[in-house]
Amino acid sequence: MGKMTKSGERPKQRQRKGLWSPEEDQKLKSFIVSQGHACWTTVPILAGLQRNGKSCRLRWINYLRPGLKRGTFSAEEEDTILTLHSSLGNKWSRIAKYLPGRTDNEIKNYWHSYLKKRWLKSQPQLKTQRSNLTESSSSSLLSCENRNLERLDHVISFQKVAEKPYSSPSQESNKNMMSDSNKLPKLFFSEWIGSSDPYVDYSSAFKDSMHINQNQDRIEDEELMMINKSYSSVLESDVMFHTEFQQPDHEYANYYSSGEFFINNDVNYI
DNA sequence: AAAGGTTGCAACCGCTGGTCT
DNA sequence: CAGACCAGCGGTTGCAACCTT
Repeated sequence: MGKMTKSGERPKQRQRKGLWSPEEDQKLKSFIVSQGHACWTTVPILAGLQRNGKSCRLRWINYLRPGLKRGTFSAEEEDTILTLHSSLGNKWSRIAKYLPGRTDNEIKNYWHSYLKKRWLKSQPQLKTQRSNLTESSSSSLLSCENRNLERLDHVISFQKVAEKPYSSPSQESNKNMMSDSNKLPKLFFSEWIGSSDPYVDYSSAFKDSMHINQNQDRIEDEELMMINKSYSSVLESDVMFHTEFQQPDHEYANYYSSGEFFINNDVNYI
């Protein structure tokens, strides 16, 4: 039989790679809008594209999908990413769930190209490691070192995650958190409010969330607790990047907890 | 003006986990 | 239960645009 490779491509047909042309975009978009995408491997065949299913899926999710925000990240989005990254590490798809209209790829790129540098500046202990690394090198090696720093950065962010009690949190901390609920950002509903799927039916998503499997439920709760914990530390630490976004911490907290955070991320789902 | 370096972003690659047969 | 297939994820690469010397 015409065996497919693991990545779902059919080896016989020569497949295009690289940047997408406007014609390809149009083909893919109109196909998915009219037919949907039950199976990504068949999409390029049925849509008349010489791409593999994976490529089509990525193009749709990261670029063609309706409801996507383009352009620069707001200060609020930046802080959200920083907060979530400190809790979740490089879980870009999870972080993306809390930023409606942004894709995991976009967030990941933004982190690597911009936010990470700001984050590094705010970490004194990292600074010393950075200078130790760079002192002994010529400028031609800087970009190579930056790659190393990226790795160091990843290790540290994963260490941070590992250091957090990811296993079942104590009832004590749970109680404390609940008693202090006025400080909490409204992240608890964001999983379904902020779903990146433009076709998601929120009412049914909410209903589904009631029947969510117990284990998954527990993990989500723990994740949210971690996020909330680290969110509090952001407010306390005062080292985060409020130089451009000069708002007092309590206003900032109100902004998060009022729900405006999500409203302001005006997403136009169809 | 040109060459070399840097940055930002789109896309690819390979791995993992879930589902189906 | 095992293997095949598939979607999704995170890491990495390639390249065009921009910047610096």
